[in-house]
Amino acid sequence: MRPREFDHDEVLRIAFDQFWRKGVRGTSLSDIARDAAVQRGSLYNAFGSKEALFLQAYERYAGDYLAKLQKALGAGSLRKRLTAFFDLTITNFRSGTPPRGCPTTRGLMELGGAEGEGLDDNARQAFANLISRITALLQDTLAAGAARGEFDGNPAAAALHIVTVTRGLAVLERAFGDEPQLRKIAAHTIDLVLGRNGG
Amino acid sequence: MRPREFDHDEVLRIAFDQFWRKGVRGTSLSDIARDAAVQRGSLYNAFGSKEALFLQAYERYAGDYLAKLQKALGAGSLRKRLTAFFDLTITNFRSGTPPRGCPTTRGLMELGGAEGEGLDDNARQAFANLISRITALLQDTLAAGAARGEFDGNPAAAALHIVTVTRGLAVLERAFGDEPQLRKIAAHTIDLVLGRNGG
DNA sequence: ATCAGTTTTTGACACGATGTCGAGAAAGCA
DNA sequence: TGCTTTCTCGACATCGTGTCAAAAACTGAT
Repeated sequence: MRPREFDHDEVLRIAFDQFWRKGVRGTSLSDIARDAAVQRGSLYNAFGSKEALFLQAYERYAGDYLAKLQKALGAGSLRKRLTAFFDLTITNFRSGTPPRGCPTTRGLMELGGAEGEGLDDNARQAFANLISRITALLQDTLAAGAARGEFDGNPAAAALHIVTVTRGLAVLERAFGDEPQLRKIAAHTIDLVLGRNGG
Repeated sequence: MRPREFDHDEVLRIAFDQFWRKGVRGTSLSDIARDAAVQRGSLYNAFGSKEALFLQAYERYAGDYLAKLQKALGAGSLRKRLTAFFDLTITNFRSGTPPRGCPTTRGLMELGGAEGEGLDDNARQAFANLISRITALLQDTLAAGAARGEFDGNPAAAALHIVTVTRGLAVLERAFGDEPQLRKIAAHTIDLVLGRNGG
């Protein structure tokens, strides 16, 4: 069979960059084809449809992001880990020029709810994953370090609260673009969840 | 001069309903024209463009919503007011069949960030307005009822936190569609901000 | 080396959406 | 009744998605 003339992964990377910067609906396959130096028809042949291309590009991004997340949540005191988590989140939203915001949140609001329920599953999965990781983190802290008083709340409720705040940050980033404000909210959230003296 | 053959306000109402249900990019002017029994060209003549139509329809909605907001924030203990505020917010997200989500958040993520910075100003305005109203509410409570211990935090930071959570709720609503979960997060947020015994 | 089979590439096509334009219709006013 | 203004309506240009068929390029077997 005839071999493909372009790098599958490279195209996903280029496509996701465009989707991230301009949104899914704001990016045409012609844009991607031009940027990737590939014929538009070849994109349909290789990926199926615009939404399918976005989903594959998103999965690629999500894999990369997961590694960073592991690192952020993996070491130090609970407060340090949560701080690193919020820092990773905000830094990700503010990356690029101009800042690109949160691709998961944007994709979810752009695609979900119309007819094509495309990103719903991926976003749901990503959020659920985040929630259970943080729940586990809080549970471990609660079990292992109760004496130290790092955290004494409800792990599941607190984790849900934290993830909700990160989603709110994604929205406020688009509205205000005020990074110091986002970081203040993050710090305040950590204080609320841990208690101002906790950690 | 010849009078217009359709009800300007009625068309805005119909248009916003479609935008809310299907998103801005997911709604065509042909859809609206059909629903409103108006020629597509007349819409362009009367409103200028699709985005301009959306913005005018949004302003109309925002005016309606403001009245409900006043009512929710206007009476009772601080805890009652915040509860009413979250309740209004969530009920609004969950209105319609299927639930339509938050039009401000969705519009912001859909329009803002590409080229047309259309809803940015409106959303920014709406959020900023919300933040200052709640800040004032908390300040008043702090000043008037400090002895009762309803609230003893930083009003601005707490208000920002609360609004951030409502934006996060808008996102989680799209991802999970789990209304009880949203209400739990809201209750938990009030507890965190007021202290579990406050109010 | 040639040839059949398979997959990719490529350009043409159909369709729908946005936005513009001009001609015609209709209301109000002198 | 006739004039003017505004609206309505259909045609058009442009762009985006998605489909299809034919051509091109590689593989492997004869």
